[in-house]
Amino acid sequence: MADHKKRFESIIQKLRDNGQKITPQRLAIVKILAKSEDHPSVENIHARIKKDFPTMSLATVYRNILLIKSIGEVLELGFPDGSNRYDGNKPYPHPHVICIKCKKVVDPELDSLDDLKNEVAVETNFKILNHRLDFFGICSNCMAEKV
Amino acid sequence: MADHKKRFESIIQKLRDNGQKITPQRLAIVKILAKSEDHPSVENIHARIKKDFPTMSLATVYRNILLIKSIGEVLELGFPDGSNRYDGNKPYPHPHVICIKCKKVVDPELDSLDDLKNEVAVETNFKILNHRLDFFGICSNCMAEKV
DNA sequence: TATTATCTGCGAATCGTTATCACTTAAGAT
DNA sequence: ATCTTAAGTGATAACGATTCGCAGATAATA
Repeated sequence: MADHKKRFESIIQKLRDNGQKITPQRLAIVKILAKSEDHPSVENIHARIKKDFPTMSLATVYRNILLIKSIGEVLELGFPDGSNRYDGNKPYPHPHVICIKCKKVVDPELDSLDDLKNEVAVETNFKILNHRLDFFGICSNCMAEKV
Repeated sequence: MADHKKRFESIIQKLRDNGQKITPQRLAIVKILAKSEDHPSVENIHARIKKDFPTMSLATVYRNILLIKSIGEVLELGFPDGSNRYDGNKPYPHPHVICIKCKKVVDPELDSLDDLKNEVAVETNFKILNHRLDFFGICSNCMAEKV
């Protein structure tokens, strides 16, 4: 998809505008964030890069994700068990459906979420700034192969 | 509220039925879980009990919450930054509204969530088992006292 | 090419949580 | 009432994901 290339360049440009240096390590990390649809983990990103960049440090991956998060260009899906995943394509809050067996993460289309948000704001008198909605279940693949 | 007493006795009974011993430490922890409306943290529970039970160990609080979680009588609200909170009154999934300033956690009433769940199940072909919905924002109190 | 602020890699530090282990105790049996 | 013993407790060590600190490297600008 050409969208991924645009996304990649858009993130890099934003980093440049912010006065950050564009290092090979940073390029590699942004490339994976922009191009992957599978919500990779830090470990996963590190492993992928290490194949053709053996000196890549895990700390560098963490540092760069922190940076990219701070400019709002990646969405962190933090789970309490530490299995955090990252979405560099849609860095804004959106619902996720997670398979508890194969850990696949899918983005469903849900229109009615905005209504819900307004409903909550009215009822609680909060100024709602952000949200997080996850559904946990079993995907059709894992359902099929139940032994 | 008398509901809290019922809730307390219901949890204790379930523990008895499961063959667990009813220790003073366990009683104290269940009492707080059943009676508090404010979604306390482990540290908070430990601190409250330590006042009149100075030898209470933090490990005991963790162990008991793990146990009570395993019998489905407390809902864990895990946050990736480690600030986990517990709800012993409504141990089933339900939405939360969290103030990012004072960390208050409120339970809103939302009817339309079930529709959303069905919508997702149809669209993604997942068997949905569980969910988590958090809204983050600023409560009316914190809004008022913005300096 | 020189300068310098930023970045990287490595390993140590951190922090919430869990595991270990010797000692205690709740609860059923005698 | 006392005995027995599996389960529970407290103190502390271990753990694992993430962050920090520092010395050396390197992009970016002049």
